[in-house]
Amino acid sequence: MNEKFYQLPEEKQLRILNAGFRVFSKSTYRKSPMNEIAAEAGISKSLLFFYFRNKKELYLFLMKRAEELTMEYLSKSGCYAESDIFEMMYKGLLAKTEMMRKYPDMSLFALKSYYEEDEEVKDELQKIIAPYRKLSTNKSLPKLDPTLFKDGLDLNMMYQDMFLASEGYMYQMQNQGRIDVDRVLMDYRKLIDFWKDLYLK
Amino acid sequence: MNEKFYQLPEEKQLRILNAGFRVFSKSTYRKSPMNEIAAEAGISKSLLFFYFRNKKELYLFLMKRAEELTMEYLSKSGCYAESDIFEMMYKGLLAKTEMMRKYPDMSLFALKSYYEEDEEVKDELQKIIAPYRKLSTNKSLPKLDPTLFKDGLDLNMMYQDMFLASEGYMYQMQNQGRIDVDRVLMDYRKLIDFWKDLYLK
DNA sequence: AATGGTATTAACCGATTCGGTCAATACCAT
DNA sequence: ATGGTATTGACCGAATCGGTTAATACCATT
Repeated sequence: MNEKFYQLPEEKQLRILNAGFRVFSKSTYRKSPMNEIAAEAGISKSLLFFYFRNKKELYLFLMKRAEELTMEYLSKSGCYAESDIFEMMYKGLLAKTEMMRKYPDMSLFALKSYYEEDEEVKDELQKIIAPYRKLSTNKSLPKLDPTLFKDGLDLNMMYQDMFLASEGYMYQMQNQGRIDVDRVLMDYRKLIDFWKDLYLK
Repeated sequence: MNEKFYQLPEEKQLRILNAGFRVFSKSTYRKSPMNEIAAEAGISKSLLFFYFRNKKELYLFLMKRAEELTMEYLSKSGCYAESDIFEMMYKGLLAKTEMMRKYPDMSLFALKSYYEEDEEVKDELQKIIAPYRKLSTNKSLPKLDPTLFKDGLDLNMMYQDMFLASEGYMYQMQNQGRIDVDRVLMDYRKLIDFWKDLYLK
C-alpha cells in the first residue's frame, strides 16, 4: 500500500474506502472489479492502482481497516465499561449506527469477507480475522446481579430476546437502502426503556 | 421457459432452482454467470439454455417461483388463520425454516432481487414484485384483545420486540453457513413461551 | 513565462469470461 | 438397427478483467 494514500485529504480517503466496501460487499472478491471501485470513488482506475499495488492488496487493506474501525468505535462507545446491561446494549448499537453513518457498507463487507473462500485471499484473510473471531462472544450472557431483576425471570431468555431484537435492528438498517438513522436510533431507545420497565424490579 | 422443464424429475428441477437461487443471491444479476449456475446444478450450460431461453428468462422465472413458494408455504402454515398472536409468529417462522430447509438460498435471493437495479430486468422485476409489496405488512401491529395481556403493557412495543427478535433469528440463520435448523426452531419455541409467560395475564 | 515535480488519467494489452448457438453424441425404448 | 430424446463439447464474437505505461493536467516556485 502506497504511503501517499494517507496524505490524501480525508474526504477522498473516505470515498475510496467506502467505494471498496460497497463494491466488495455486493459480490464475491473475484467478481468485484477494480474499475467499478474507482468509478464509485470518483477517480480513475489508474489512480486506484497507484495507491494499491493490486486488487488483493486493496481487499486485505479494507479488511484490516474494517477490523480496526470496528474495535475503535466499540471501545470508544464505552459499551465494554458499562455495567448496566441495558445501557451496554444501547451503547453497542449506538456505536454501530455511528459506524453505518460514516461507512454505510462496512459491516456488510466485513460479514461477507468472513465467508469469502477465494483462494487468492482466503489464507491471508483468515490470519486477519483470527484474532477477532474469539471476540464475538456477544451471544453469551454476561454476569448479572439477579436481585436487580424481577423475581422468577429467566435471565438467559431475557438476554437472548434483547440480543436477537438488536440483531433484527441491524438487519433492518442494512437492508433499507437509505434510512433515517436517527429515527431508528430513537426507536431502539424506546425499546430499551420498554425492556427496563419490563425486566427490572 | 421450455415446458420440458416441468417434466424433469422433481429432484433435478430442485437442483436447478436452488443453483439459480444460490448464484444469483451471491452477486448482482449481471455478475451471476449461467455456466456457474449450470455447474452448481450439475448440468451443462447448454442444457440450462435448453430449458431457459436466456439469462433474463431464468432470472424472472426464479423470482416468480420464489414468490409463489413463499405465499404457498406461509398460507399452508396456517399463520394467517391463527388468532393467537404468539402462535401466529411461531407458525410464520416455522414456515420460513421449512422453506430454508428445502430452498436454502431462496429468501436471500428474493431479498437481493428486491433491490436489483439492472436495466435488463428492473422493469419486469418490479411488475412481479409489485403485487406482493403491499403484503409485507408484518411490521404493523395486528388487532389484539388488550384484556388478555398484563395491565399497562404497551402492546405496540411488545409486538415490535417480538417482530425484531424474529427478524434477528432469520438473520442468524441466513448467515450461518450450515446450521441445525431444528435446534434453532426449538430455541425459538422457547422464546415464544418466554414471551407468553411475560406478556399474558 | 519557463521549470520541475506531483497528481491524475486515457489508451492500451493479453488473458479470461460472458451469453448464446449448434452440431454432435449419449442414452434408451422399441 | 432404428429413431427419437436428453445432453453435451466445442465454438463464437463481444465484453470485461487486472494491470501497465506513457502522456497530460495541475500547481507552486522561480
